[in-house]
Amino acid sequence: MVNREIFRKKVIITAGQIFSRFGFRKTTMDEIASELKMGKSSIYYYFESKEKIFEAVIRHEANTLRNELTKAIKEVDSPIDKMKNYVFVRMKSFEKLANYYNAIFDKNLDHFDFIENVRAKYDREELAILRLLLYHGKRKKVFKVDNSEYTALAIQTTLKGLEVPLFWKKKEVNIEKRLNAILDVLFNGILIK
Amino acid sequence: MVNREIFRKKVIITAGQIFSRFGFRKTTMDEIASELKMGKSSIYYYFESKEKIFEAVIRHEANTLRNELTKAIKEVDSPIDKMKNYVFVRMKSFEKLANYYNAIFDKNLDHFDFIENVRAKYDREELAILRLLLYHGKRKKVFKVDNSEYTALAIQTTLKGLEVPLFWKKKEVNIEKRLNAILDVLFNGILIK
DNA sequence: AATTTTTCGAATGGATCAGTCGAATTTTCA
DNA sequence: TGAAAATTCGACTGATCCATTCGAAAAATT
Repeated sequence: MVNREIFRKKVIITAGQIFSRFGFRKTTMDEIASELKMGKSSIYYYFESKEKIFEAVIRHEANTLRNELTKAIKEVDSPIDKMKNYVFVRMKSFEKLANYYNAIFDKNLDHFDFIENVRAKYDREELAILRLLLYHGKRKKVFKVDNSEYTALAIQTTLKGLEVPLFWKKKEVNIEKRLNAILDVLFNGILIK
Repeated sequence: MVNREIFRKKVIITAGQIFSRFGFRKTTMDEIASELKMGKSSIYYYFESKEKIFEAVIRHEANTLRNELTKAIKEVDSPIDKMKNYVFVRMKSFEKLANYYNAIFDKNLDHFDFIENVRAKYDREELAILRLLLYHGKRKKVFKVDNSEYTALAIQTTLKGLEVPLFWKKKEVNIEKRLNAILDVLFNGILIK
């Protein structure tokens, strides 16, 4: 049937949201099922196991990001090139990550801690790139930013949306500075000229 | 001993971070312990139960927010009054929440689903306030915003930092619009004049 | 109405996890 | 110093949770 694929995709999307929020271990089949408004036994009609769902989710995510990458490349022509370029780098960097994943799937699948580490490392890298971008933009008088560290954090959270950067767990977050960074950006913008 | 209180506070802070990320049920004592770099049995020397820790965390959080509220009130005098005023409302609204919590603690403590509902409701309310603020600011030509819905979302995520708004689980997030909202704000600011 | 596809409720067995206990270790202070 | 008090911890347990199975009901297709 053709519906089968549609349903599988629905599961992948839904499960993906929950996995990305709680990780593999903390996500239960019941949660996925109830989000899909069905009994959990039904899911097993489409997927062999929880791990197989996870695998599908990662593959789907990797593909999505690859697509966004190529799309972003084609669009580097607006006056906000600089920022779009960041998106480019972001996606590029994620490609490497996707390869990690594939490598894992080709072997045995019991490395979720490892995956978490890779993701945390990726998040940290991403933040560094953003901060660097802002810092250089500031020196070259393209951007005006007060605190690039916190502005970078603000952008990263917002970009990621639901998916909170993993390594933030370790990071001490100063809400005062965070708020100031947002206010600054909100009311002044950061592009000069 | 005086160290006892210091240690209890350390537990409250650490546990608070994990609880706010994963909720009560999904947080394990082992996680809290390993984050504190100690065996979990040791924690029971300071706290009677997991629920008692949670209770302490909520009380602590409520107090912190109350303090931030009074602090914010005193600071309503900068040219960015409007935004600070939002912070006021935010805190005010959280006070109500804190009362809910207290009410729950005075009765039997097995209502975590209820708590989740209250928090989700609060998050939704908060977003509504923000959106309204932006919308009226736009009409009165105080702000220039393209998409107040998404700008509001952007601000909310960033403000909350680690703590992702609960009801977002239900919300479909369009990364394109989200990105545009940020870029718009970043490069143009939203305050007119 | 027979067959195939899809859903679901109930059951299970293994894993997980809050909390206990007694012993080991460290700290206090005489 | 060394006895008493404070603190940590490893090993255990019983209850709960959770992925997965199975067979039967329900829906869809022929």
